[in-house]
Amino acid sequence: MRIATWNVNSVRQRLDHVVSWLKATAPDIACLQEIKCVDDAFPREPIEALGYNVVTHGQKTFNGVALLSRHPFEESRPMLPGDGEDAHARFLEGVVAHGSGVVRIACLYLPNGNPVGTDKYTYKLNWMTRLAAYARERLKAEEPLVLAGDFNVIPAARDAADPAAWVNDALYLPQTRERFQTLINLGLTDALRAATDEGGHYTFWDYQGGAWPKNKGIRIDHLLLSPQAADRFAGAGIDRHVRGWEKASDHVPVWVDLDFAAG
DNA sequence: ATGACTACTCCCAGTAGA
Repeated sequence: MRIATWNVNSVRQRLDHVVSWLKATAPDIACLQEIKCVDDAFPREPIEALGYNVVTHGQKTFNGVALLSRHPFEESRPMLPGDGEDAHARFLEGVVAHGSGVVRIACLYLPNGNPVGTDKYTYKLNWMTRLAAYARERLKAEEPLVLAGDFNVIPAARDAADPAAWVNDALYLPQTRERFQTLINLGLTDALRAATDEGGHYTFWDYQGGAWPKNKGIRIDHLLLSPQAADRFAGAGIDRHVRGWEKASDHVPVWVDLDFAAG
């Protein structure tokens, strides 16, 4: 079973790319972020026509997340618990059956947090604390769980082409990385890091300053696996070439393969 | 000389992203 995540930076602007990518890579489950539209405006039909079930949690103009699955959703629920005042559409979880059980997927769009020193950074840190509480609770079920999305976190220096450029940025400050490490310490596995220890694997290249042709990228899109998902790990990768498509998103898809038939 | 950003919105200059 392939599970993928992709910040599409407007699903309506990127629909052709989404359809091409789904046809080419055929993920079983895809998590989309920054759909930038309300639920009624999501282009469901062309995606359903490829055999996907679709659930969305959108909002006007900004944010918005969606889950696509070849298998029906047994359940789905929007909103990260822990703050009734948080109106941003940044979280959507779904449960999907596979051959021998279920897998729970949380599609998330973690706040950027810039500029540092404003309430935006406080919101990011609080959101990460809430995410850890959510994960801690879900891990008690001892089931396959995948937290997938745009975390807006550069986990380590090897995850940036120019780490010095990010030292004062909300994506890389020590407090940000510490909270990401808290998730790992709960027992979650960074799927890309289960595949390779190398640096130079990026998922985002800014539109500005020729970041893509210069390969000045960062790795900020992640899939975190519970132990029961990590036990089924069969590979992970980044669909890097998608960044070179005309009018591309600034992010590219990241995926993990889980073999639920093994063992 | 410089690899000059993109998408959204009460439609267009301001905001957000990272």
